Amino acid sequence: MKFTLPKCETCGIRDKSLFCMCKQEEVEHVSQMKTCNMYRKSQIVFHENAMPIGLYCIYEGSVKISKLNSNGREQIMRIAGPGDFLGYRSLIAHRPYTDTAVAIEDATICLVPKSEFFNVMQNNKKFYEALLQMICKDADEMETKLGNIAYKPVRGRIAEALVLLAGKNQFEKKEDKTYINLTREDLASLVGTVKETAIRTISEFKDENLIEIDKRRIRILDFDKLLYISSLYD
Amino acid sequence: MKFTLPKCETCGIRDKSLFCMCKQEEVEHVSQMKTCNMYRKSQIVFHENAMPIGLYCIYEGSVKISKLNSNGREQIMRIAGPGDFLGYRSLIAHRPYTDTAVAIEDATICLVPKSEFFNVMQNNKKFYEALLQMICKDADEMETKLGNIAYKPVRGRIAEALVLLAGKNQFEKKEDKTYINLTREDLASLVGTVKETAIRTISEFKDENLIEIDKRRIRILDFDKLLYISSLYD
DNA sequence: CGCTACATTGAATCGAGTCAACACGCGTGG
DNA sequence: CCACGCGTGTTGACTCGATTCAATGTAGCG
Repeated sequence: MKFTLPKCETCGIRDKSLFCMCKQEEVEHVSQMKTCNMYRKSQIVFHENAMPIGLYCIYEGSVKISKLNSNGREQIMRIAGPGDFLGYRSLIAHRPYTDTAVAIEDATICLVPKSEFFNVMQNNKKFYEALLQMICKDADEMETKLGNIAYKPVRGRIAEALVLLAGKNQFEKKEDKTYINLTREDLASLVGTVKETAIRTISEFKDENLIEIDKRRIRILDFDKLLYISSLYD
Repeated sequence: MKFTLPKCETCGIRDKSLFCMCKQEEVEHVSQMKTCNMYRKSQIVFHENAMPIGLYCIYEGSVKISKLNSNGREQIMRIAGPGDFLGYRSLIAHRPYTDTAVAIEDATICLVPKSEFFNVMQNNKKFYEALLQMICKDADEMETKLGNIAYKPVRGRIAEALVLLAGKNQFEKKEDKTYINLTREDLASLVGTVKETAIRTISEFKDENLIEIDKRRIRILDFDKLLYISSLYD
């Protein structure tokens, strides 16, 4: 696997990440200290119960963060893309990961050593605050998701997931069109249902011309209508 | 409503709250600045979308934190009791509350002004860190709850809720016995189901001698069995 | 005493999960 | 170049847990 090691200084998605709070010299230092890895599709980035050794920052590709329950069922918490941090909560709390992170597309992910991360955190007040805010936002999002899963029927949850996924632009693009590139199984786990039900709902949406499907990948045609379906149960 | 204004210096549940990280002089200052209010059952402490004006800290009684969706359905996020903080995430993020807090028993709740809270936060590193950890823990708990609601059947979710509620000791005690004092409706909202289903499940548990019921209040008889039922689907 | 809020029970209905069969595309190895 | 297998996607039929609707019971309070 040959590729140019991405440098934080010139990283195009840095201003989308928390490191946009950092001064030039900090960024350079982080860049020196960090390592970088490529992950193939379905390769594990980190595993539930493992101790964090640093902060993962996605450069390219997408990752699913999920929990496995004893019935072998997977609950996907979120899909992370370029610029997103992984596992920072566990890192900050000095605790083992509560989730597993797996690449769902080939991905390039940088790893900032724990000590370097804490350095920045201690020395850069703005960064610290932004981090705090991010965690608050995380928790809020999770709360919303919690309310959804409890009361929205599958149709509404899938509509919402599609809108959110398309909005975040986490997947590779093709001729300027955003395609959602998740297996039906992963989409199902993300909204808390099973593959078959997810497939049926997607077929419905296709029949209603809300989405189109190109080689399994989903593209949204009618954003507003999906948003409406999603909000029916808010 | 006459009562002695509780002082932080002598507050019995302070060491259960985050203020246990504070030095004596800090505590005294907070105590001077704070106000205190009594809330009757079903009275609103703060409302979704309102801007936080300070940090609420429960002295006595219990409070439900919930979201209302447009169908009029309520999703209870958590039940808070003595020593618990309310709405700190919104306060920290300088954003409107995302939930509504309502007293479910008569409650005494102190309010630390925003500026004073931020003072402590800025000046006491330990407090800041503990706060960060608390928010991380919150988010983790929410993640767990998310996984649960998606995959555990109602029976398991109710069993779990009962165990957690009893464990937290948030309700008034009676002859040293912990009774859970929630309406069936609230219990239902807490686990994401409807009143009738919650009632049926509770009846089952009663028939199986796992709990007893005294004037609508629930007391756990067989902790382990409930824990087992809850874990069946983890 | 009667009102109101909360609790309970039964019957009907429906959304979603399960099970099973089959289709499709892709890569590997003969 | 084709055959095979494997992972993924699709569809139908059946089942069941949970919600809904409706009726009735019970406790507490003014």
